[in-house]
Amino acid sequence: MVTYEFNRESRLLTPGQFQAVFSKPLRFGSSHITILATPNSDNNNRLGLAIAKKRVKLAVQRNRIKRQIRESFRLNQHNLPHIDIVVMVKSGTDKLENKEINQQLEKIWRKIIQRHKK
RNA sequence: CGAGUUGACGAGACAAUCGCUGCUUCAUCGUUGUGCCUUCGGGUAGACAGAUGGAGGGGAGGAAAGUCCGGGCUCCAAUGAGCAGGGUGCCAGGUAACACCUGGGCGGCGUAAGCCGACGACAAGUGCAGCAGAGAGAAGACCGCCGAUGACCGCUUGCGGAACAGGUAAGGCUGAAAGGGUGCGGUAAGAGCGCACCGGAUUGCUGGUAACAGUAAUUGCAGGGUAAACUCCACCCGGAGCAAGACCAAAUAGGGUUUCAUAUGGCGUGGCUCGCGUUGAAACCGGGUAGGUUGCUUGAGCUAUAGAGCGAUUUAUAGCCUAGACGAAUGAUUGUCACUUUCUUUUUUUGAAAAGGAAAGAUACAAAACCCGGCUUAUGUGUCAACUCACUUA
Repeated sequence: MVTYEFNRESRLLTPGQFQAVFSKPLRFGSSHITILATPNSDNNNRLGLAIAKKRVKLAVQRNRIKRQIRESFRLNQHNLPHIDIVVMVKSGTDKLENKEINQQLEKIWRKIIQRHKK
C-alpha cells in the first residue's frame, strides 16, 4: 500500500523510543547527514529528528532542515522496511540548499533498501 | 526636481499537486467506554467520547529575537516596622505598572525641520588626580614689569644710574584645569583698588501647579573638579516561577487498616537437634513514578463612530473573535507574474537615461512555547503623509 501520510504514529515521541534506536543502531551516512536505524515490531516506519542547536544555530534553519527531512521521509516511506530512524545532522548543514539535502537523503534511502534485501 | 527630518503602513502575489495541526459540520460504524431499560441472560439508543471517510474554514513576527525592565496569573511566606541589599533620580501628567510614553524646563548639536542628555546634593565625613609646571587649593615670583619708599653710587640737591631691601598676578611659560570676564580710570608697576556693562551669590517682587524664567535692590565676588568615587537626601521593591500550579493515574516495588486462615505450622540454613532468619489469602485506603488531562488563550483584546484632552491617554456606544503546537504544526515541489543583481540589444546622446530580451536568486532580518506593556538589537527594500533647506519658474 502506497501512503504519503505523516501523522503522530509515524514519529518517535518519547525518550524511551529514542533510546531504543540509539542503543543498537545501524549507521548510514553522507557528508552532512547521519541516520541511525533499528528494525521495529510495528507495521510502520517511524522517524525521529535530532537536530542539535550546537550544529545549527538559528531556529529558522533548524526548522527548514527538519521540514526537508520530514518531506523526504514522507515521500519515500513506502519503499522502506519497517524501521525506526533517527536523523542527525553535522555542522554546516544550514549552508546547504533544499535540493542538496534531498539528494543526500535519497542516496541514504537507497542504501537502506539495498541492505534490507541482502 | 535635489538633499534631508519625522511618522504611519507593508514584509512577495496567484494557481496546481502532495502533506501537517486545531475548529465547525455531514455521513457511516458501533465488537469498546457511556446513557437508558432489565427477568442480570441481555436488549436498546446514538446525546457525549472513539474510529473511518467527505466538505468548509483558521494557522508565526514587526521585531515572534536578546531575556534588559514593568505588570497580570500561580504557589510559598506573611501583623506591622526597621536593618541589610537592590533600583530610580529636572518638573508635571498618563498608566495595572515601569527604567516606558506625552507635554514642559534647562544644557548641547544642527542653516532648519529636528535630534541627543543617569539632568538631585561636593552642604557633613572620607577619598582620587600620571606627566608637565614657579605654583594644583584660603596657590604661586621661573621669565617678565616696577623700584614710588628705604639703603647704595654720581653730581648741577632734586635729578640720573644701578637693581640691594622690597612691590607686583597686567603679560609669558606648563597643563584638561591657574581663584570671575571686557573696557575705562587709577598706579612706580599693578591689583574689584574704583566705576560701567556682562556673569555669579543673597533677599524680595512678578509669571508659572512645578521645574524654571523675568525683574529690582544689595553684595567686589563668597575658597576649583570628580558622586556610572564611597557617601548623603527623597521615593520604590517579600521570594520563586507555566518545568508555576491543579486533576486523573498504570506496571513493578513498597506502606497502612480490616477480615479470614492459622502457628508445637510452612519455607531457608543444616546430616540431625537447638538456634537464627522469613511468612498465607481477600477487600479497602492513602502517597506516588511513567503517561495523560488541565493551566491554554476572551484579553489592561481589536475595529469603527462620537465626546474630553495640546498630547500620552481616556469615556460611551456598536460590531468582531484573530495560532495554541509539546522530540514541538503553520510546509514541499512545479509554473506564471512582481522584485533585486548581472549581462546584452535598440533609440536619443557630453556624461547618462528610457524601452526590450536573457540568466541567476534556501528572495532582508529572523520563527510563537503562559499572556500582556515597554526597551534594546537585526533588517534588501517598497508605498503614503507632514515638515525643513537649497535651486528654478511665476
